[in-house]
Amino acid sequence: MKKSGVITALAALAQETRIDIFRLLVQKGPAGLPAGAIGKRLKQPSPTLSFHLNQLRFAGLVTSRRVSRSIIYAANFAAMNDVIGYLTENCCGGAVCAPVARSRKAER
Amino acid sequence: MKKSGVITALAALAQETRIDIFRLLVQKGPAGLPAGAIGKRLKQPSPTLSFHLNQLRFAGLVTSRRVSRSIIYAANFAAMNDVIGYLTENCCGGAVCAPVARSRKAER
DNA sequence: CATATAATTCTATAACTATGGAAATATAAA
DNA sequence: TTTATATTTCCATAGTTATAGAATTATATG
Repeated sequence: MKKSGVITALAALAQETRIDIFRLLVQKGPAGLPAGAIGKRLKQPSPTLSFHLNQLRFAGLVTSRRVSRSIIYAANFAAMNDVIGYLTENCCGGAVCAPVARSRKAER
Repeated sequence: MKKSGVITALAALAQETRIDIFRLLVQKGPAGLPAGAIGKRLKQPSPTLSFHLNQLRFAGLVTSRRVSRSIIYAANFAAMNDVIGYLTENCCGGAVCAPVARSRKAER
């Protein structure tokens, strides 16, 4: 994965509403969720939501497909994996983020 | 690690000059590099560099210590590890970014 | 075709981020 | 204590991002 793509993906995730959207879609798996359901769940007005979904899509982190009147968004797991792979290889000393040992567990 | 801290770290890395600074510091390891050397290497005027170093420090991704007239910056590997841990746990289906299998290798 | 629903695009505005020159601060050495 | 070096802070400006109402587009149904 190219550096510019990683930067775009990090920028997409570096925003409260968007990381919430992405985590929700990760939970939902490949089935995804229609835009309206996402907005309802995260209490966002439709133009705001549409803006954020576009950012995520532009970054390649989500896919979208129309099903009747709804547009279903789903997380692109492969893209996220690439981002994590890049960070691990380039922004850490390798697989375990050398030279410091594996740290405490993730909180909420 | 809390979500807000992850967002701050992602925002810090989602910028060309800053990801370059961070990668350089990762290469240098715990010994780090003085601000001036970073600026020379990345061809950035000192106020611009100082601004970016501050962002990285605020995000907890780098540490700084004065040594004589220089200020030495170093990557905080533990912090980066936490960020990667959060992304793996919350923005992927788990350790291998389920439900899609491990993908192609990282490019440059 | 009229109407309802789902989502987007348009647009204005507010807020935030990046850039870099000039000035200030900290430390060291002559 | 004057001068040089390393870095930061101050400030103005330009550029980018987020928000949400109003209008528009796409699809389905009576």
